[in-house]
Amino acid sequence: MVSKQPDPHPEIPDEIDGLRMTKQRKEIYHILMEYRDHPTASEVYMRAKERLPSISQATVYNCLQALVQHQIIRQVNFERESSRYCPNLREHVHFHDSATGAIHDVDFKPGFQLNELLQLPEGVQVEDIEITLRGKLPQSS
Amino acid sequence: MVSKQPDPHPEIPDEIDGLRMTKQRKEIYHILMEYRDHPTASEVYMRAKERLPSISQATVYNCLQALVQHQIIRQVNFERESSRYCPNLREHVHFHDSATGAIHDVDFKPGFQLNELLQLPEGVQVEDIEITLRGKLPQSS
DNA sequence: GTATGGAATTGGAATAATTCTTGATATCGG
DNA sequence: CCGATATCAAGAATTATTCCAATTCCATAC
Ligand SMILES: [Mn+2]
Ligand SMILES: [Mn+2]
Ligand SMILES: [Zn+2]
Ligand SMILES: [Zn+2]
Repeated sequence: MVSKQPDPHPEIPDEIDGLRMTKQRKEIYHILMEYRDHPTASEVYMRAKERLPSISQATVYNCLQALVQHQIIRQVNFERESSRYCPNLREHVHFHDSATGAIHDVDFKPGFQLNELLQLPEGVQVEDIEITLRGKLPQSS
Repeated sequence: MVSKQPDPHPEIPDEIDGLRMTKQRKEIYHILMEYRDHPTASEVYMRAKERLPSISQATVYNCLQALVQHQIIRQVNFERESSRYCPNLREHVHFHDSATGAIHDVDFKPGFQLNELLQLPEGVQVEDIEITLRGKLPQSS
């Protein structure tokens, strides 16, 4: 007779946007929210194993994909590297610090318009924008 | 006693930016310049085999990489798809037509400034920008 | 023209991220 | 509790790309 363990992440609802938030999905979502450092799937896997030692890589990929498809997190790609995952749902840009490898979120200024920047042909419907920057931060950021 | 074949691509110099332009590199560069449709490595391979039947996939990858490293062409990545290759060296943006899958180059407006658009911290040095759009063109483009 | 050393090419094996398959578990509604 | 359905786990499979070793090419020197 084993009593049910308390939910380790009570702040995460049991369902988001129609997606049942299982123990594994909650843990993975929590991991992304904790540091927001854009980890790869295998970094998520290593962190998840600490609380859920029996979790598998396949489950990490499954969960990340489910969260992405339900627009609870975003998948971020840079060049040909492993995908990274980001829980920031605001429209934003990714800045890769070429010195440290860290990835930082950068917001748009309010009221930005893409056609102020680009010579877009008349009538195009832009459904998605992805902007990535690479560069250096001023020292000791 | 075989007389040397005429160069099929005399418009391409025998050396660009310190890179010796071999038969294979010329052919691949020519393929990219011909339609500028951002082919993948295996699309380039299929086209290259018509003129150079003995070329290998490894050579196509080698040549593309050499051309990219010498900044003669650019490598373009979209999500997790195969890399595509682009001979347009102007600073530009890639628009993916979600109806046809075609990729179009879009130029910046003259005098654009990224910090008019983004809340970048003071003193960052942006070394590289990559912008990808996905959307629909007005019908019959 | 021929020799030679380095660069380039080739074909196949290796790699690595991700996806697929299949069977076991867990959860939900009744 | 029972059956239906969703999820998870483990390992195999896939696919784009890179690596490796052997051959071929080519520019220059003789
Ligand atoms: Mn928590
Ligand atoms: Mn030509
Ligand atoms: Zn982000
Ligand atoms: Zn382009």
